[in-house]
Amino acid sequence: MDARYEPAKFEEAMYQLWLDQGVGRPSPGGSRFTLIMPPANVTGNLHMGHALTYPTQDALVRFHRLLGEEVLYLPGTDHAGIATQLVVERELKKEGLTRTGLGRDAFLERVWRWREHSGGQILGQLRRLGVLADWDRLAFTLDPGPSLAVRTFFRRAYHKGLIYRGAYIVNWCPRCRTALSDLEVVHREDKGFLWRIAYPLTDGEGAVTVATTRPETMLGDAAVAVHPDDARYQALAGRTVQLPLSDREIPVVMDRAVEMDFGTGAVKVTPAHDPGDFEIASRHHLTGLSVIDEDGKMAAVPAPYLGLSTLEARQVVVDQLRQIGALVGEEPYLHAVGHCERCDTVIEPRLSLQWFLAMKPLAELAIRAMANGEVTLHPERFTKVANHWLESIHDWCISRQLWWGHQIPAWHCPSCQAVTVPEDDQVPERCQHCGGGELHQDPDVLDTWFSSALWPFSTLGWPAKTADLAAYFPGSTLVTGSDILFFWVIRMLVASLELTGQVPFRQVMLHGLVRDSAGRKMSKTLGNGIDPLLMIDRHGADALRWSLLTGSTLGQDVRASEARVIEGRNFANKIWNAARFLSQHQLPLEPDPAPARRIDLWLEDCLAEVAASAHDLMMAYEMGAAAQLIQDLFWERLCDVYLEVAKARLATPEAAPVRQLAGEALAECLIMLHPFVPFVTEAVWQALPETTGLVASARWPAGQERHPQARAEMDQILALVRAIRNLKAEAGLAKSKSVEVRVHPHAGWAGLVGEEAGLVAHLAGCELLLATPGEPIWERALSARSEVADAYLRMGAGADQELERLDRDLAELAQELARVEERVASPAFRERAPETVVAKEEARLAELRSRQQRAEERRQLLAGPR
RNA sequence: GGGCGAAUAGCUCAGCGGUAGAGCACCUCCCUUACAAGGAGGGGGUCACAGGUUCGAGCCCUGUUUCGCCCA
Repeated sequence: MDARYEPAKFEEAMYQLWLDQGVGRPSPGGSRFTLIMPPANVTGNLHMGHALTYPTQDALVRFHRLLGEEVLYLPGTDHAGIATQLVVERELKKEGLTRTGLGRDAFLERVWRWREHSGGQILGQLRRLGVLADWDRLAFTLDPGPSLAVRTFFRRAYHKGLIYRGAYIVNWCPRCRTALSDLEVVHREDKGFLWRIAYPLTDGEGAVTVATTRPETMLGDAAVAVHPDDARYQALAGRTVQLPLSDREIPVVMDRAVEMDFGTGAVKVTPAHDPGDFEIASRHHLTGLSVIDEDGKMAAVPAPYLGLSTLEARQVVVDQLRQIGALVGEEPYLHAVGHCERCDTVIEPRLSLQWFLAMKPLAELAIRAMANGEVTLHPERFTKVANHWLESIHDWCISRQLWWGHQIPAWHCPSCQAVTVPEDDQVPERCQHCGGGELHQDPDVLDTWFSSALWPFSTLGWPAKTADLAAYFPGSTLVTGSDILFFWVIRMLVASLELTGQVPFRQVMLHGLVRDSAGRKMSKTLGNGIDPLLMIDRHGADALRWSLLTGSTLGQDVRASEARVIEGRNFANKIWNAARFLSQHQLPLEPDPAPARRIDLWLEDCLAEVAASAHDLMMAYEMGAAAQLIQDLFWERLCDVYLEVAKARLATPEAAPVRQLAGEALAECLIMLHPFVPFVTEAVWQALPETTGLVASARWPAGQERHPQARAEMDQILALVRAIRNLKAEAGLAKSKSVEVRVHPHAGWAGLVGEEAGLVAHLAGCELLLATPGEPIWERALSARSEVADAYLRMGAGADQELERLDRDLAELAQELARVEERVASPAFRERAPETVVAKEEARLAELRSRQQRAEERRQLLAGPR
């Protein structure tokens, strides 16, 4: 083995080894564990978010493989409607072509060709992260199976009345030229103005002043609305106003949706361009004019405004209002403006004909499933977030004015205008309503998330009753970021409950976001992103994985930095070198080597304890805590204690059993670390002579060999070692310099200290002199105490250093004693605290007192009475 | 306007009723035959603030402040 850990030398080979051995495929065994991979966007490129979510899944999956379960980790990609269409349109533009110029079929052919060549490169990048899924089952949202599932869902929901088509206000992105769902709109506070405009009453008696942030839409006004309880406007009931800049006369309506304390308490009502106004207008049977087209330009308006953008029109309208004296106020105003999640264009609420999925009845299914515990979220607090959203849910606009995606399986009849949605998966020949034969399929496609919602079962063959579906559905756990709880998790939940009657998975593990070292969201514009592939090149995939998987607790955001990745690399290097040490001390294996020294039992106990605790933490999705336990076991106890001691023992007749236990302990650590750092653990496993097969297909340690007494005694001995090392450091002696240290065991501990004297001497780097009972202590010496013994180191000159040390010790003791004495003396404490706690405090008090007494005696010996 | 999260060592984060923890950074010492990407030792915290519950409170309750997110 090389002296240095160089991941680039073995990562690819290790991954190939797993593929060759079929580790990623489910191998029939005990219970089943199914995890469906969130489909990766085919246009995507690996970013730190991926580097958190996929390795988190992979670690969980690897852990379950180590438990001997039949694990299915099913990978996939999604077609990412808008994103992919934009990418290909951009390519076409370079060639001077346009989507509409090409026509739908030729365009789609281009997109498929693009996908074959450049799409899905993210899958190769996931492999570099060590993500090991069942690649033979790789699914794509536009594959025949998932596509049939989408059409089936659409048809069933349509015929059940859950899917309907209608003209409603939707979020329209003028740049993407499509409708979006509420979730795809991000609201941001933008600087604007609040304008006050006088609308004169038609009967000539004054005017109503309305407040608005969007004066340009007044060209489409249908009414002015005030709150029915607003004392200021009681006289307006039933009257009409003259719409400025227009010859139209519009009514004043009373509606409870109006906020009395917004602006003047009177608002203009523009039903075609504001969702709230749309509601008001429909309650009062008013129809509005649509004045903004699909490009976000003014349309169906008089000449001065026609064709202007909304912003340009706003300026013109305000200027004209000012000229005619209708503008009575203008003040800066902060208001929430919707932006397209994908391209950041300002969203135009627009009345248009779209398809919707009724969510209320579906939401109830999800609420019930969570209440019943059929599905649980981790951390649990997200249940509240999910419920809150489900309780105030709106219908989902599922149609998109795109070509790339699942075209809606509905056909329009030009003769009777009716819609035909066949019951089966056939292209209808005749209109179901008038029998007309000239049908046109709806040109729109479905929201990409509509197909993602079916992913847990469409990938397994649903609606067909396949063997996979029977075996692997419902899934075990879903792992994803908390940011797509609404987008995806809940939608899968409702779709699954509606279509299969079952939850899609039992548990959901939600992690946070990856942020930069200053806690900011990583973004291209800020330029604060870290390229995960660069981190892998520099420090290895394991280092990156370790830094993200152990960086925080579940559900909290993770701050990423190269420094953290380097910590991971250092850890991987430590693993590498521990293995290198053992590989340099190869010994023939013996049939029954069991070494039985205290330190051997101690190590076995540590291993057993950590195997059990880390297992439980992993099951509770506390990966960071599990990793920390295992790291501490490996580094602090196996490397810094056991292997250090082994260096001496390997030169004795004990060598064989010591070497064997060290090897077993390292192997167990490798297994437990494997989910986090799969590459280095596998490479090391392959390099060690005693391990066979793959660590990826090994079994989690059983953890049954507990030795509580040896464990406790050894921990006491190690405390003594630390005391002596501290003594040497204070005396300014290098760790490597061997000096005489005399140890006086405390009552009852002489046997233990005597037995472990050699070990203490080796670990502490000293020549250990064991004092006999009653033997006087060295006067001119530095002292250190531990539970089992006091240790003394001869001083060159003066007792000052030791006195200083004793005084410091005594001051601390006095403080501590005061606290404990007060507590133990308190009747309330004795009465109310549990007996065990009282006993513990009393024992502590006794110990502190004896320590104090010894220190005082020692002080007097050195300095005479105070 | 509602809701959620965070506030603990210089930094990043654990801990969530019974003696304040880790990693990094810092200081001292050591190139000891696996590892200087290492080893040994050390300093450093009125656990945001104010009340309350409790024998006992980073931990539970109630407010307040600051930051971040979600929904409307």
